[in-house]
Amino acid sequence: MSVTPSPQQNHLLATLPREIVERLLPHLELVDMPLGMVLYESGDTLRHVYFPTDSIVSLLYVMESGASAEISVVGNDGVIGVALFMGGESTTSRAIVQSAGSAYRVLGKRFKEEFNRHGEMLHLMLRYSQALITQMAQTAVCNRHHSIDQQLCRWLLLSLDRLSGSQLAMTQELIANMLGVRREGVTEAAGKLHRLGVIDYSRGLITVRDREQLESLSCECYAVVKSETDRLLPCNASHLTH
Amino acid sequence: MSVTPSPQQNHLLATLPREIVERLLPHLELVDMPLGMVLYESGDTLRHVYFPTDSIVSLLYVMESGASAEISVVGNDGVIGVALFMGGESTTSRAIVQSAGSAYRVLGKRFKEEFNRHGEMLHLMLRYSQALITQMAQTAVCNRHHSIDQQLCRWLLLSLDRLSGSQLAMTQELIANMLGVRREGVTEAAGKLHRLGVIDYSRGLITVRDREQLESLSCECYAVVKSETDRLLPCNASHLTH
DNA sequence: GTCTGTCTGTACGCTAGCGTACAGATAAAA
DNA sequence: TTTTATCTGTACGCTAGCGTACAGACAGAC
Repeated sequence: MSVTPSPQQNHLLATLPREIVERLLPHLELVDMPLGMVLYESGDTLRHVYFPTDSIVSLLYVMESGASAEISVVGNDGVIGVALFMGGESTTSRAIVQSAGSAYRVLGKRFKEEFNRHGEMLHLMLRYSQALITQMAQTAVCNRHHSIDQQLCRWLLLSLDRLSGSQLAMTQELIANMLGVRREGVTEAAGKLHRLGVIDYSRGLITVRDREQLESLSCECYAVVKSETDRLLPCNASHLTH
Repeated sequence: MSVTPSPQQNHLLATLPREIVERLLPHLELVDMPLGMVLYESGDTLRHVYFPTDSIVSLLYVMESGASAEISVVGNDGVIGVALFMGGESTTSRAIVQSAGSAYRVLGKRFKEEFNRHGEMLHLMLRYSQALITQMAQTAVCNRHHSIDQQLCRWLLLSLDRLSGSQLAMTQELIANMLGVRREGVTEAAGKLHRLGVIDYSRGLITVRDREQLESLSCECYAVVKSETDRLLPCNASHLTH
């Protein structure tokens, strides 16, 4: 619990050439990421780029009505703040901590210097961005065509891949916000998974008992995102699959 | 009809500094883009980057079941093939011509040389990519929360912005494929718009009569994408709004 | 003109998911 | 221990959109 996370726990940082990491290191600031923390709000100018070590962050769009929908998930496989190096400096979505933990952050300005200076840095970040794009695209598809049951499976798997162990500390209410569905819908779907022996849960703690079955119950979307991410960022593959 | 389109009709090409365009020019190849033409299939290694002048291309995900969903739309405001400079070389989606016309294309290899050599090129392409990301994100949101009626409005507006005039040559069947809904659903939604005097249509030709009302009937998604695109690529704004 | 294929309109039962309402269960606070 | 707040379960009517089926309308080919 009190062990200081290493920057290397983040797969992108772990992949960067030693030279770049070493110059970045003194500027990396370890930050605590409590559940619900908002890294940036829609329209905010981004100040930092975040590299989660053991936390998960959701990119969430919040509608005028207050309803929400998750656009994508970022954990130790990626970085929050691509808008900084993409040049937009802000996004239309909110970044909110979905699973507590830690992250390292760097001032955007500092980061962009490295980004512009080093081809390797640039290419790694761009490939990650493409993985992110794939995830967004698949979210759109999934929202259109798949049942809540399937989407829940996909979502659990995506979250699981970004944590160690097989436990998720999440209320059904929170999951519902992410999926953009009713809380009751999640209760029902989770109930089914429970009856099938796939998961256990109690008051905000979900334990995956049968990951294999979870994958088979999920729609193709999870596999698509997973295999494309592995292709684009092979450094992640080994960590994620076990 | 027989007037050769100019590369400058594409807003990205028009925005690039003279120096870069001039070096690119001899490698730009004008290609005809008939309706339904597939620029690349899911998983294909991209060979070219396409700059539409007066055509529209959809990025479409096709599911195992054969059902489909549009991820985003690209017209003279953008470029098809961001995966090339993002480094992935392929995508999980298909690029298909949704409205016939022309485009200029460049060999990916050639394009990447410019991309890597010139900061301005790089930054413009990255900002465009962010605009594309915004569109994808909003597609996900829209798919989750909005009615077919609203989505049709959004879709018509997005297409309209990428063409001159107020006519779209599209069958309801095609639109249904893009939105990922039944053809009958589109018929019904289009019927409502017709009764309201917003559009006319007959056998694959849609004429927008009251764009203002169309905007007011659309969900917020259109406005979000539009304003974010204008912010990221101000060069487009004047052309689109006029 | 006739034929044929494509496009559009309509109808009808079905289901997933919504909105709403409320009740039981569990953990934390008092 | 009791209270309180938070989570989870269940129920019920409602609607949007689906799957399916078929009929009319129009355009181009012959």
